[in-house]
Amino acid sequence: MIMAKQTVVQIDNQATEILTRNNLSITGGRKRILHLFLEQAGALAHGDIEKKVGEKFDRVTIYRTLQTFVDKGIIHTIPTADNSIRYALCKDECSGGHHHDHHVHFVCTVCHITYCLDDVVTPALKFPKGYTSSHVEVVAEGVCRNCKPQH
Amino acid sequence: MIMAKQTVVQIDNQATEILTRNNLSITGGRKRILHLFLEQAGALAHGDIEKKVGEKFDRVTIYRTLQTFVDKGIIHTIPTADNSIRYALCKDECSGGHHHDHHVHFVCTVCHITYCLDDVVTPALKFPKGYTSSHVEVVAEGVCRNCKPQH
DNA sequence: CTTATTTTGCAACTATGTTGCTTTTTTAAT
DNA sequence: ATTAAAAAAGCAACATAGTTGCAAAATAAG
Repeated sequence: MIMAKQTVVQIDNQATEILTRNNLSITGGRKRILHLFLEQAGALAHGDIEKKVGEKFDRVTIYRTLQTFVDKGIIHTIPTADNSIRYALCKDECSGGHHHDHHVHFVCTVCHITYCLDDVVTPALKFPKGYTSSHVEVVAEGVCRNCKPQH
Repeated sequence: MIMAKQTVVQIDNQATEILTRNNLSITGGRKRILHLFLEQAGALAHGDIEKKVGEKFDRVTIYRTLQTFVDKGIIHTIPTADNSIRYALCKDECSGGHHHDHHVHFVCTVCHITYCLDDVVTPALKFPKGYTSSHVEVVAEGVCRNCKPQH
């Protein structure tokens, strides 16, 4: 899927639009953090965000902003086995207010970027008698498109 | 699967056997922690273990013991979205030295116990062009057998 | 039983996450 | 545009989680 890189203005408009649509005040911090998610494909951990925004914002503000975004369904969390919650933007289908994110997540072992594979749907599973599942998370580990050895 | 509850002695023998098989010194701490895993079905987070063993062992010892067990393939980690690494015993098939754990994990939203569903195999997935996956983790959320509303 | 090796405990430290309260910014109404 | 009410950000203090180096204790091997 090749698409023209968005201009800063476009990203900014998109950030504002997301905040407006979710009845959130438009603030520098929220726009800054949304920019980070809009500018790149991967998921971000709290620590990544803290590093990227530099000293500009208080740690507490970042925590609260991420929590707000999760509550509003703007971003979703991705389970990891390394004790760092990762967050990724919900795609348009999700952002109505409630989450869907029935897609698979992919962690590249080379570049350590976490991708949302929106086209890979989590498969249906048959559970043992007595277990009722309401939600299934799938995290795949491997080598991503960009880190694939060239031939 | 109904099986007779193991006696304390049996569990203790089993713990010793696991340590011996993995060339680990037999110490009180390691046996104590192995007991916790052998005595019950669910996965344990570091915090759970710290609470259960009481003041008997240093926090650092617990961290190091868990790390040792993971390295030896005695236990494996389970990804979560709530920033707490959970550990579960590897079943016999896994414990040779390298991990398999191709099974699904199940987190009960009522009792918050994490189960290894050893009989539910992680399904094969078709990834987008360029992505090569080496390992897939599946975590299901729902209501477990014990918490299921009775009829 | 003694020695070499491994493990544990301790102390100090870093990182991560939370809460209450004050100040600042944003919004919305004049 | 000004201003009052509401929301967000910053600050400080705290709580929890995880790491590292080193000394003391326990274990394994001879």
